[in-house]
Amino acid sequence: MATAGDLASLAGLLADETRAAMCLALLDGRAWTAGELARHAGVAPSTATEHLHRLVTGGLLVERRQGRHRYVQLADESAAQLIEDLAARLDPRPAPATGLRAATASAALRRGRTCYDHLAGRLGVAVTEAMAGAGMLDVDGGFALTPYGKRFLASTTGSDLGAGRRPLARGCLDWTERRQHLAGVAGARLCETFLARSWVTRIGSGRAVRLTPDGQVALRDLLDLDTTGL
Amino acid sequence: MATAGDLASLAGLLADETRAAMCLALLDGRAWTAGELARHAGVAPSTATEHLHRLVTGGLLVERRQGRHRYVQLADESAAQLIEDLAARLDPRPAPATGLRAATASAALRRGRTCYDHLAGRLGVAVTEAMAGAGMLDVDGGFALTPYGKRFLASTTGSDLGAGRRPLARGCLDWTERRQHLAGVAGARLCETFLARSWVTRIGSGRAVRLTPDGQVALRDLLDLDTTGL
DNA sequence: ACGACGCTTCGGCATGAACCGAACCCTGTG
DNA sequence: CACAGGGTTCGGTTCATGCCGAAGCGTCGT
Repeated sequence: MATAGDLASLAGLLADETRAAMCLALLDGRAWTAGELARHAGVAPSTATEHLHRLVTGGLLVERRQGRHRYVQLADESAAQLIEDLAARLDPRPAPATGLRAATASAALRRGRTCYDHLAGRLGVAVTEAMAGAGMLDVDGGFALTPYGKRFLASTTGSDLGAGRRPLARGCLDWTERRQHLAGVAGARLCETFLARSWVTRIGSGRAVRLTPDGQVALRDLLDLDTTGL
Repeated sequence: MATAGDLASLAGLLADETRAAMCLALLDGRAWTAGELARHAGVAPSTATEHLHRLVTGGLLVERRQGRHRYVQLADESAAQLIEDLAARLDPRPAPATGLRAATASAALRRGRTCYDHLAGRLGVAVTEAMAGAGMLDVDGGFALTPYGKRFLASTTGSDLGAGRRPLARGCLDWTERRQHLAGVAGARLCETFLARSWVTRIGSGRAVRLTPDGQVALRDLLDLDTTGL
């Protein structure tokens, strides 16, 4: 059967530890070079090339050659969502975190990070719940932006959320908090705005983010959200 | 990294054509015997045993021994959702359907079927869109049941939709229609009710369903939905 | 009690895939 | 113009896994 074969080859893209590690790294939504991914996954550059070739031809990644570098990135949000969905099904393992350096890094990740193109971690969950509490999100009956929520986002991000193929709002279950946070177009725009206004900044080169003092004030003003305990 | 390995082994469960075919067959939400699955996938019984063992220990399937039969079933809704999500990413292939018998079977499947535990196909999409049109579902801002929708479902199914871990309503994109239809607790209860009241009946032993005359009347009364063109 | 049947276990075979090192190509730099 | 450095190609090795058939173990029907 053709369909079963297609499904198998799609799943096969993620069915290797090295490729899985690469995809998890790419979940930060940014472009990595082939060499960075090779070092991250702990394999030789030649091996990384083969894996990236498979992932690109499989449609999960897109590449952009620039000078002598080859940048790869997740192809679209649905690719990111696929990986998130799979990861969400894994055991809620309590973060091994051996050593102080790893422990502080993982604590920063739990506090706040980007998940493809939206906010996740405790920060993402807190923002989502504040929006739900304010009547901007309906999380009881599913996961949808209310009319009030749409107006709020339009005025906060300064742009209208067009109706495209990508869902306006969806819940994304992240694996550290086991709670849903806002994803979809709304989540992406919100994250974009937070970064543009320096309400959050990236920590180093990873996917962890930190809330700035400006951001604390903004969240208090906009959503009546107290972020001191975060 | 441990997490990458876990992700890889989870994906590895579906990264084989035979196991993929089995899982796709199990998407009808019912229990199949090991032999049925072996014949369906075209492999020897001994081979099927190995695959089922992997799928069960991997947590994707649950088994129930009964006499000399071994029944297997998808473990829970999230397992079904995972497979649906993967399948939804595949190319929208225009149904090969060689031969008359296969053609009528696939036409019946497109018309109406169960997708794990809720209604899909044109029937599922039509019901979902009728509910959205009647203000029971918010599909613009995401996918959520409105208060009116909750009342409607409670009175139609005759039972309250308790708040559990499983989402009340979510959109499920099926691969024949490329449109969302109602899944989650609400979708399951609705499908259950439709079957119990004989508004739909299963065709043969597959996952295809047919709308009965009673069902046509009921859908017209409840949702003002005209199903003659289905 | 016997045979039929469904499933499982156990070799054994064959294919595929993951990996590396070495050689090579191309781009940017001193 | 040479050289360094990122990325790719290629050959070769090793290991995993998908498959079957034969034999064995239950359960069910006669």
